[in-house]
Amino acid sequence: MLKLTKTQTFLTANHERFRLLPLSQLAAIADTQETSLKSQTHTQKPLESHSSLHIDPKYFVSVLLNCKNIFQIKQAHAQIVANGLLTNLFVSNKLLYIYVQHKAIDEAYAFFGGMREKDPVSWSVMVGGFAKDGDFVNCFRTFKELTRCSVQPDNYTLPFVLRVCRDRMDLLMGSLVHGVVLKSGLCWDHFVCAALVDMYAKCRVIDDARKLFDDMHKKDLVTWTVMIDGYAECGNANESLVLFDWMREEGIVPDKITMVTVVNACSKLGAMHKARFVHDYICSMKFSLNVILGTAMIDMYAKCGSVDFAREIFDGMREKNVISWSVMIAAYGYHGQGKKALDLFPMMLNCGIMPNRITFVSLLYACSHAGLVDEGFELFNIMWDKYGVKPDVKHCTCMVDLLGRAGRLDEALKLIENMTVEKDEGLWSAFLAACRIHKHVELAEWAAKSLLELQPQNPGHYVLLSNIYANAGMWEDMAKVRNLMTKRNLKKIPGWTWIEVDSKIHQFSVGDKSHPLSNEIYGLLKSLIEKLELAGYVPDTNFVLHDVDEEVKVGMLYTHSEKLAITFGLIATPEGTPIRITKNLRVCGDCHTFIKFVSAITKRSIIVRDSNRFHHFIEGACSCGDYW
DNA sequence: GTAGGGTTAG
Repeated sequence: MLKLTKTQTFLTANHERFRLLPLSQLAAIADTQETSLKSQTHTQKPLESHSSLHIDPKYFVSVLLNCKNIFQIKQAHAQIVANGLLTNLFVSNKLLYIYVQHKAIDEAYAFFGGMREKDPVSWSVMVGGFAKDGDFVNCFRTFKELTRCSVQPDNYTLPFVLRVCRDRMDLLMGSLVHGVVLKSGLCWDHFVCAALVDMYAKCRVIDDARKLFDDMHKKDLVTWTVMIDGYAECGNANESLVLFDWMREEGIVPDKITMVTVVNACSKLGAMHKARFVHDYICSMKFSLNVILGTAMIDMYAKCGSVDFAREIFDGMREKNVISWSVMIAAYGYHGQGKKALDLFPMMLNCGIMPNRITFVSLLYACSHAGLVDEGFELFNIMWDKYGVKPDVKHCTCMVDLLGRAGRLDEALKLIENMTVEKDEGLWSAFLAACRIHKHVELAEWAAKSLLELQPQNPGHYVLLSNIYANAGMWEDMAKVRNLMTKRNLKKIPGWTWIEVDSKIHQFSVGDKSHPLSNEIYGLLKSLIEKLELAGYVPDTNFVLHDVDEEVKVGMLYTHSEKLAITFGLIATPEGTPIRITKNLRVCGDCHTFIKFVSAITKRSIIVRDSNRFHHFIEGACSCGDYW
């Protein structure tokens, strides 16, 4: 609270001494347009005398709204005190809000603490201030204090608190706040409801989010948007697009933000027809491409398999920032076009854009997938000295991957041993994958041990280690790993593959017979495999990890989801067009070999996307190399 | 005094 002293200075709540400026000067600083009130200050006696002159509170509010920095806010604050307007809740709430808007949270909190009277607005401005500042501790504390003071949380306060729960993925706290929402009777408020849906969706409790969403009588655009985004985040991008269609059928017109989430869903799905449709829709709605929507679209086309379309969008963007450049670099990277990724780097610097840590991850990743060892090393060596980006565990992972793929396991090992940053599961996985490629069982065991310590519940790690033992013919060790998995009640994550034909997504899992064309698919697959075997394809049963007989195993191997999807692609898509499939997990070695043979025999080019990397198969060769 | 959006790493 400000206090007037004899020397006409003010002691602020933060114990700073602040000299009072004449009100006329304050008006000039704040550049207020409220001239009627400004003229009042000129015509009347100077206000420095702090007479009991009546000033309209609206005048101070307009001054506050025009403040451009903390200095001006404090001047206005001092004048408010001097003119005895602190008791006016409208004025003091506005002052609090202006402090928060200028991110002066400490000043805001100090002022808030001194407020003699607080109404729900004061509380929500403060709670919102902490929420926007990312200060969850004070946000929750203030919220608790509010409930203790018997103040009813309102439709402003609750979304702020829910936002913090969402950002922290704090489902427990989110559920507690949901309880408060139910008590408050605000569960049908748009803002509260959208925040609840968003919180549950981002906490990955998508069914609860959907239930709330379905129960809403009238859903506004924001609620549709958070639900669409929620599905994409939870790995069900198909449902995002279903919702988008439904939303438009309901007559809701999307805006740019909604389109960003829809574009994002297309990226996750890797569905080119959908991508084209969404792009056409964006054009038809005459949405100009801002940097966020443009960047999302680069990513969408790249992840739908067309790095060239991505580049077209990129080239057409008027404004590009470091994210746009990084996305384009990453796109070339996972399409195996390392040189093009590297070419973008000097262009980016020429445009005055400074690279960040993700730019370097993308560059190093591009190097490792194109075998550009020297170029990768050079970037890794200069990133800190020249660009001030300190190599972290992700950059080291790229380097381990780069060296590992190139067969330089000893150097990768040295890098791991000399690392000062904490090692994570990604790093060990990269090293383990390299050990598998180069059949180094001993080092693989060492990496796997660290990996299993870090993530004992991830079945993927057990599968990888088991495959390494299998490849080395170490059946007893393989059995041990499999037993360990059983003991720990871990099951292999189900793999599924999807293919888009005529704007429809067809999804397959191993041995899947649910597709209407199942008979045709299995018939063609059988004859295809016979042909492939004549051409030299030998199924590798090491890639099936099931406790079943060898014969059954071969059967399962023949019906891998990738094989079913590709066979369906051969039936359902015209000759001469590429077959694009997407898999949720990595394509296993056996399928990789299978696809090579299919592309050789059928002369169809096949583009496979798995975990965001692309394998382009043309006439029996894979552009991303034979190992992955 | 309120809500929703873009990148990377096996």
